[in-house]
Amino acid sequence: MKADALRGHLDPMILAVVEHEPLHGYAIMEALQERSGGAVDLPTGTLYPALRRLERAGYLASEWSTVSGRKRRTYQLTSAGQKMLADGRGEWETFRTVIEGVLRPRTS
Amino acid sequence: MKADALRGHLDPMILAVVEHEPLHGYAIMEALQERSGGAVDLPTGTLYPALRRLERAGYLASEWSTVSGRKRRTYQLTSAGQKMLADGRGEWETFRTVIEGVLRPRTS
DNA sequence: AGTGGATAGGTAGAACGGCTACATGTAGCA
DNA sequence: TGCTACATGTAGCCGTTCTACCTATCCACT
Repeated sequence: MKADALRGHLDPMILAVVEHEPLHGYAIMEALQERSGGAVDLPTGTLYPALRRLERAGYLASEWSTVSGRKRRTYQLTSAGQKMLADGRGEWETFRTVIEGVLRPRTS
Repeated sequence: MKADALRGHLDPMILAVVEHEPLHGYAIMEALQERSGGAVDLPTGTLYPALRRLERAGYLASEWSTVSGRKRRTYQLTSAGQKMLADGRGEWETFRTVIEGVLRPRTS
């Protein structure tokens, strides 16, 4: 599945995977793959800019570390990010209801 | 709700409202509003180009008519459009499952 | 020792599609 | 006469994701 289809929903998805544990970019990519059963396979050119955007917006905070020679930038949810995530979940419910109301086949 | 969030889902929604009866652009706009409980309020600058795009792609066919002095371009679903709509409904189910799998809060 | 794949982070520039803002015109009502 | 609803459309902007590319380390296999 193209992340293009996720447009507007990618942000809360990213926030959701770092909700309980801080993760670095690559791990976020893998977590998304795993949670989606392989359907979400973000190119790095999508994920990394998105993470920076979310950090600039104040929803994520990052920290550099080096693990066995590899640089890692680990992201964690800020309190603003938690709020954003909660909002995102609510908006998803609305969105889903709206789409299904329109898409549902009418026998009449 | 911004149509921006609908990105990638707008096409099947438009096809869905003309599934059983051909409608002209303005009526499609109103039908979307009604079916979505007012949430979907497409600006004309979104709808009309989308209709032309769908026609170019072969999913809709249009016909001019004049009703009480007003020009109307009435769109109806082609057989390719019917298939596209069916596909779109299937993709929506996949999409929904994927998003919810990622967004769902984890207690662990 | 060398190669290739997985891990890890990143950028530049293009494409896409929905956006705002504008343009045009008719019908009906106050 | 002017306002609102009806009706169709275009131009150009903007944000997000895209493809394609770059760097670098670690590990397994040859």
